[in-house]
Amino acid sequence: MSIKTVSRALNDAPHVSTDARERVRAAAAKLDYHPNIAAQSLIARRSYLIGLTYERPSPSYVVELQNGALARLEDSRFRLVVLPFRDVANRPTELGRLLVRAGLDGVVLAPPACDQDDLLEMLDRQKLPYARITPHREMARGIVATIDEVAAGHAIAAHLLSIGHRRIGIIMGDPSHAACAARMEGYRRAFAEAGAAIDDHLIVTGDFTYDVGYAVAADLLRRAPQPTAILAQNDDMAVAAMAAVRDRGMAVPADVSVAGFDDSEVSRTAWPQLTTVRQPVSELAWDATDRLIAALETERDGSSKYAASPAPRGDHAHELFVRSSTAPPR
Amino acid sequence: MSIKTVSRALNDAPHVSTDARERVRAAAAKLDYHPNIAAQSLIARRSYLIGLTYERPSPSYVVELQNGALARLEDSRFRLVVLPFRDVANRPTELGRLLVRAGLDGVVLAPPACDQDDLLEMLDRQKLPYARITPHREMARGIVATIDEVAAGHAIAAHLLSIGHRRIGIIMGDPSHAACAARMEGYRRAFAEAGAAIDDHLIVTGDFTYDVGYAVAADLLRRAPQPTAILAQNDDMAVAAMAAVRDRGMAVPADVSVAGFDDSEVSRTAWPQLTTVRQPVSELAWDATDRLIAALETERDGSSKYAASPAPRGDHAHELFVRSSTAPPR
DNA sequence: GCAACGACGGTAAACGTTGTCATAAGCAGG
DNA sequence: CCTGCTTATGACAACGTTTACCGTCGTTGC
Repeated sequence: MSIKTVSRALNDAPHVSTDARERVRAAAAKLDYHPNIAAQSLIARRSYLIGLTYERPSPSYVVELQNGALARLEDSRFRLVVLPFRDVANRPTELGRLLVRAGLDGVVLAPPACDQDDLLEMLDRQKLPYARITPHREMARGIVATIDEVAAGHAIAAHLLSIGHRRIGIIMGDPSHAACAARMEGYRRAFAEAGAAIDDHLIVTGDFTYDVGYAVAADLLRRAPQPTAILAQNDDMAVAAMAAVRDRGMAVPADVSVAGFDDSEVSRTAWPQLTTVRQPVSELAWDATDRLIAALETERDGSSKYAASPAPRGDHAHELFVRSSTAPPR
Repeated sequence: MSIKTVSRALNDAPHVSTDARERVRAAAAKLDYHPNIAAQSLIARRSYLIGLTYERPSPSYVVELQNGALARLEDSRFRLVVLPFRDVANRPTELGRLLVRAGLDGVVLAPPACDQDDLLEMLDRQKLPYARITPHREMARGIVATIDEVAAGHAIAAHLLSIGHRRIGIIMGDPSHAACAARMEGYRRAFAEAGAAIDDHLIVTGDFTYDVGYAVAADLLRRAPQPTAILAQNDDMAVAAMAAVRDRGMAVPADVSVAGFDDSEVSRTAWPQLTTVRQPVSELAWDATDRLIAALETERDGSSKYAASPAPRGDHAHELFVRSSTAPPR
């Protein structure tokens, strides 16, 4: 049996009888032979590596992101390389270089990297395909999986307004994430529809982390008139806000209601459980990875000239979860 | 200039003048040329990929693990591939095959994979180097980074006993993790030193997750006499226990004290903050990765015959954090 | 009996880098 | 001038696959 026949058999290529294929399979298993991936990569000009980048998000966000991507990669020959970034905003080219040097076939960009023009520019130049998760600018660029964050922000704010809150404190996320503005825009629309106005005095800025969230929430609670509800732009800061409320001797939701954003795991392990709006991070990551791989496949199948048809934009639905951290003001 | 000179220049090899090296560097930067990693891998018989495996742990544990490994890999040419497992205990060989087929240079095994004899056996056979994080069996096998979990278990139990608790409920983790028995042994010793005995009636078994932790904690609280304190084998289950206590209308720590294990992020974002014992997961992962890479380097440097000196066992210290979730019984 | 086709062997080339080898130029010290 | 060292050069093999081309054999259909 020639070496090519073996190669064909293991790669499900035609021109091999099922009998021969079986024998090859059996022999490979017995000798536990595995084709050398480096050699395959060399000839296929494919590393079979997909990168996943993110920057200092909450643990549950990272894990959901990874799980989504990994779920898609399971049973494929692609492997997932994690590449956390620090400070994408200030050194996009350095990080672009890192991505290119990692020898990836493609990369999934979570916020805020997905909105860094310089980075995208560099990836385009290097012909490194990318998929973007919940970007907020240049929505037509590359593969995009997203939710309508304006609508999601609207949903959560509308909930607080509908149960009677008007003095609502807002904890913004890291301003370098374009998502912040989108969520805020959703809040604004909900206020407008309710015939209310946002009190700029009750807006503070965090960075999506618990610690900073706690500090700015405590600051917020010292202001007069005190808000009857707090709207945080992610769950970690919302949980921090609950702690700040209680540390001032008040109760959630009796004295102050708190709502978050993301429906991350912490929203369910918090007590009381957090009212929040779900961002289907796992599905988004799955979808982004799926379309990225699809793009790689068609690219390889030669028809690269007209395969660059605009990928359908992946819109996913948000979902409001009203739990125990919100109640009407007294 | 010949191609080898370029190769030498980029790899900091000798026999190249500094002048030539500079010119090569400059040209490479201008053309943004990057050596093909697949070709390098092929000839070096090195993929420059390190795997990290874990199984369904809490998000903060995963993230700490990854951060530790990634911190070590930064500025090295190695990249991190994540390979979460499901149900290692029941299909070790299948997962071993997955590791081998991923073409890794080495793999970091977190619990419970680090204690699967069949898996280790297979990795030995395939000559795939591995580092184990907090294993509990065959401690001499492979590279090991660990803490003394018996001592850590002792520390946290001794704290509860020292402030006066005697009726202490215990929430065990997933029995397939050997760590459970070690932590339990630490508890036992602390009880013995305090002249107390563990009430087997107050032991329940979870699986390290919040949901199951909540269920068994609720079960525990229905037993009479009710425990005055709960000792959970990780922080997620401890947080679940706090929720169960409050859902029965009682307060933490006024009515029931709760202590955890790990000092994971959730212990600090919980309210009240959790008394726990720190397991330095990041450092453990850093250390494991570091020694794994060191082993790979010496292996490559030819002297593989006598380089197999027993790596020093990496023992790290635990640390007790007494926070607000524990208080003397009333 | 002949053409078409599928299965398979042989041989060689290709992927992009590094290692080996022989060799030469430039420069110092004897 | 010879010797030894450093720097650089070209030719070539090697890593382990896949692919391309060419050819043989047996089977099937007409």
